[in-house]
Amino acid sequence: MADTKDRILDAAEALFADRGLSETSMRAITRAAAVNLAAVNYHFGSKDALIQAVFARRAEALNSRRLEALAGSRACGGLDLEAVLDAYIRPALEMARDEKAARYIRLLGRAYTDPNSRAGQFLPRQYDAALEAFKPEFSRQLPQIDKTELYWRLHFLIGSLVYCMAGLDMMRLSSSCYLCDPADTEGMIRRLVAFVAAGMRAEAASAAQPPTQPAVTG
Amino acid sequence: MADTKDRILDAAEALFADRGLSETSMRAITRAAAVNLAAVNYHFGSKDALIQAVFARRAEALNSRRLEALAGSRACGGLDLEAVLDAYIRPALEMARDEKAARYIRLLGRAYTDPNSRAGQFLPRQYDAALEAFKPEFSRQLPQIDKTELYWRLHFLIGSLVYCMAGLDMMRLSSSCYLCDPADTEGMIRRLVAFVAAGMRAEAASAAQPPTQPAVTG
DNA sequence: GGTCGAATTAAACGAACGTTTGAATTATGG
DNA sequence: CCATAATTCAAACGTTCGTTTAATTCGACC
Repeated sequence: MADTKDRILDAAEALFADRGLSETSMRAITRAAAVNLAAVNYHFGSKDALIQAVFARRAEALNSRRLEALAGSRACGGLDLEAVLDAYIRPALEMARDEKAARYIRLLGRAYTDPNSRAGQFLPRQYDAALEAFKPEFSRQLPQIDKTELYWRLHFLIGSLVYCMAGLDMMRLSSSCYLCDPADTEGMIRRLVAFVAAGMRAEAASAAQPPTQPAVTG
Repeated sequence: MADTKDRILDAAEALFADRGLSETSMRAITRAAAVNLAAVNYHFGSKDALIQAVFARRAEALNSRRLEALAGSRACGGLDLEAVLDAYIRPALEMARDEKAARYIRLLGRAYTDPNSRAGQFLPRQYDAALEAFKPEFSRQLPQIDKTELYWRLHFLIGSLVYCMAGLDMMRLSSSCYLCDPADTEGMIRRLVAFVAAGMRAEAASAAQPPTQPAVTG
């Protein structure tokens, strides 16, 4: 059946996001998908190929939505920095509203800092594609920022976004943030956009040493 | 010998950072440390206990430096937002200058988004301790920001910082950021502080929907 | 309705894993 | 110098891993 592949992909996606790639066994996946153990190797070839298939399945969707959002905003009138950021950030965090896609977003967020990623070239490719498409627009919105500075700031943006995608684990574990509701997607998007917009508009800091740097002993 | 434990910790730290926790076997660790396979279980009890020991070894150092830096800046004169951020950010990123400690920083950055962390309570505890210590200072520097908003922004800060700690993997993989030099620690710190400072000072965004939100089809 | 390829199944494969064992070796203290 | 503890060692333990095999069942088409 065709839905065997999908059931495997769904189960794998969920387990990968919950436990990690290496910590999830073929047996756990096939058990969750209610298919035979050999089905993964039959339909995908190997565990690594399955991992790549899990990423490949949704690789296009996210960036397509971003580009559509950017084009849509451009068409609807003046494009400001907040709109560009929203087009980049919103699709990623809104996908997390759908229970299934949420697993993928979490998985993707974690994959960004995974060593020896078994996800294949989908991640770097998607990363490059999205960033390259948005770069000219960011440059246009921030003409006063030089390119090196801008690129650094794009990475800081990605860091914050990826952390939100990964599920804000530490925030959930921490008792210290009872006021924040990680399930409030709209609030998270709005706040992240405002935060990053201000960061990207910042005056470039001078190269001077920070005002105080006490000698650290020990 | 006492240095058997240290050799194991060093080897484990390096391999964990390079390959991941689950992807690193006891045999690989003991081979790299040039000790017997049974040494880990003898000295630490189990692989999980070793993982916790790797984190525990440096758990105190980072936060101590942060608190010293904060106290130092406070003593040296007026404390502004940039100084507080610098006290929080600099110790983490400067540790990466030392080749050995750099491995730990990378490992720590990745552990922040690891599901089912095998690192024990060191991470949440360190996370809480550092944040709780800095929160009052942030509140003082940003009296106009309400607490919910402030806490969210602290998480965005942590997202960016953690991404830098983890080694900016995607940036290295991406061809698109040839202008950024991830080895330029001082530049990274300066830029991150400036970026986050501006983000934290931002006017709180209204709860209104963003200006344009085209219907996404497909 | 019988044929052939696709899909599923139960069972087993060798390899690698974390851990344990008991003997050999090294360090320590009276 | 010897007794005693701490450490190292080679070898093996049982388990789980990803993968493969060969037989069986299913579905489509002439």
